[in-house]
Amino acid sequence: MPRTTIADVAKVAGVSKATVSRVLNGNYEYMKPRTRIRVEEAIDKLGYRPSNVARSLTSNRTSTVAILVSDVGNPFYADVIHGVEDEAFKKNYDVFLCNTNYDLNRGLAFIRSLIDKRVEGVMIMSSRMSDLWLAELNRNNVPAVVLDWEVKAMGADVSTIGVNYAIGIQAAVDHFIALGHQRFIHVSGPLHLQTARDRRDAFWSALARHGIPVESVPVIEGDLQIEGGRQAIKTIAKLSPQPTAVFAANDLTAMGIIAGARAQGIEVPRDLSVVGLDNIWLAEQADPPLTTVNLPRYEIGQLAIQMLFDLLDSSSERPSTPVRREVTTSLVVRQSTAAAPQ
Amino acid sequence: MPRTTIADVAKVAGVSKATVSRVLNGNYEYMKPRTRIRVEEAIDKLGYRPSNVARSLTSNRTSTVAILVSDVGNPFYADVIHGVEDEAFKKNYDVFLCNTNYDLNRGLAFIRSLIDKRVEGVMIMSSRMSDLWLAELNRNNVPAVVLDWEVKAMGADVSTIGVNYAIGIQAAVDHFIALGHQRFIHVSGPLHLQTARDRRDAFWSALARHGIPVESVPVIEGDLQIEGGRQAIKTIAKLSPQPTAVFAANDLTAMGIIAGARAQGIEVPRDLSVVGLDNIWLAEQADPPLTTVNLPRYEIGQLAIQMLFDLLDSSSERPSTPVRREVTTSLVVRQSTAAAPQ
DNA sequence: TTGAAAGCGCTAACAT
DNA sequence: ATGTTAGCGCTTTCAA
Repeated sequence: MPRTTIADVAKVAGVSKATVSRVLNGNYEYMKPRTRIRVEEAIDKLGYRPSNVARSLTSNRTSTVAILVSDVGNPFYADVIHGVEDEAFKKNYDVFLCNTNYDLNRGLAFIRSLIDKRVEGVMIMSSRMSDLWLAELNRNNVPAVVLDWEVKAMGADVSTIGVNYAIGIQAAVDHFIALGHQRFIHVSGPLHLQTARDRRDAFWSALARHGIPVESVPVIEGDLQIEGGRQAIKTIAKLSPQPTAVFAANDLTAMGIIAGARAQGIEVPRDLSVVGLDNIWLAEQADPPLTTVNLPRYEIGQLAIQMLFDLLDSSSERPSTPVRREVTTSLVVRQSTAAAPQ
Repeated sequence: MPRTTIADVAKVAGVSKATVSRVLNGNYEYMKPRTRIRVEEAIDKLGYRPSNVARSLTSNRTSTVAILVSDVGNPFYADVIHGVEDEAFKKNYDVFLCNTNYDLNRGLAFIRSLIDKRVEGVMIMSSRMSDLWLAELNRNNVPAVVLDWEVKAMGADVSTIGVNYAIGIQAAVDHFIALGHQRFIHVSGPLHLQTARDRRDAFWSALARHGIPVESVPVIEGDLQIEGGRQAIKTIAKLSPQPTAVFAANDLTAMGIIAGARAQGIEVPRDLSVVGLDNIWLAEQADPPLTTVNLPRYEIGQLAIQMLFDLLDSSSERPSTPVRREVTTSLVVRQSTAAAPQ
């Protein structure tokens, strides 16, 4: 049998559809209290739930947004999504989750589908993405917020979020220096990734501020996984003179370094200080607990959807106010760093 | 300016809306090729995208489903969601992700919102849930698939997925026995959780099959975290006689046990064999790589949405065919288990 | 204070 | 081979 509609409610309550619609939308200003009550009773009795698809058709609002990520499995995204979700829930929005699986075409297919479903806005956090996506959204007047992407201005409603690695990494280097370290090394991510280069460069700049020549700081390219750290430490162990401080591109790499070091008889932090980046939940549980540069993932999620909502608000009136914002990183000192060995 | 609609396309192509609709839906059977081309050109020219909200209104189909989880951050869900997503994408469905945050009311609010948006079906994987949710869905004829929940039959379109821990855990025990182990211990999850009790009981039963008296097998209650494992091993180390084989309720616990054991001078697997459960991605990278009972998370996701699609198909015709299916666990042997010490 | 009617963008009978 | 028309379930003037 068909769902119960506003007409059914109207009939049961003995009023017109318009009146039911009014109570649905809280426009009781001129309504006789009696009427309102009759309508509400009818609604309860029938267990009526208004159809948002019909509502959307007239109102042009769907209370729906979407987030595109490369891979939900990546813990980075899990926290971001959490932040998005919480904010969305407060505003009664629902969130489509789209996994691009690092596939540009798949992402575009999602974008098209989302446009067809008339989502009000999209957050793009996929590490691989394409300007085509933004062009498509733009053509359809769907605002977007993107993470870490240089947007060629196209008159689009596109706000961006940048991550300031410099601050947290500078703090890490200051911390190293304060502990008396002088010989450094970096285990990076795959250097074809922009973020890997950003992190490395930030490390170099931070060292330069302390007068440490960049040429004296070797970089070993890792894979952002534990295994990469394990491999890296083998190379490090052969270096002479031995570095006493290593900055890893992420926490997993740092954990691999620590595990591998132990296997080589190098003890962290006694013989070697290690700093990671991310502050994943595991960092705290590691042995020793990891000193690391915190990346505020949950906040990125919150910020993203808030910026999206701003775009939605403004796009109805003013031309639009795309914006660029930065989130900042910071150092979390735990026990994988200590005074430099003599 | 307003979006371009089917009427705009019709005007530009010089045909009626019906004709446009036909090409949109691929009903060209009786259509003059010329006409079709004109329409397609008009669509391209205008960059027209049909509104799925309007389509949904007539078709009563939204191509949208939802998944409720307690917490996206939990890696268990990440993989499940991945499985769901991939299948959904194939069928051109979009997926609403809802984080209940272990809050029953929040979950109910989501359910209501989803009903209003006319999602075609819902997957419930929240570890805390309520029959109210199902009742609400049922009243609105929205089919559901739930994980690990005894559904009081209510004539609803509710299929369920169960996890058969027994098989994998039995394999683990068989493996222990084959390696000559005789003294066992279990580090469980919090025993107020059903799954924690299920896993413990499965372990006991498996041992019983080998004639090992359950009374001889102590259980230490952990917290499913690394720290719980670390604590547990301290207790274990004081036991006499020392157990040689420990089954942990999950991989994190197992990793904590291994880390804690090392700190006590107990070496895994030489002195102690350890088996985890979950087969999280970290298990493989652990040191030593962890022998564990695999929980097929991705497959659970795939299965869930497939079962949901089945429900959608059948609910249009036959009364409906709710179903119960089981996924099975299996042992993955790595290097945290070895022959029992003499 | 409430109702009638038109319209949101599309689909599907029914005509032609 | 294509057009006309009547909804789908709701909101929103405009009247009364």
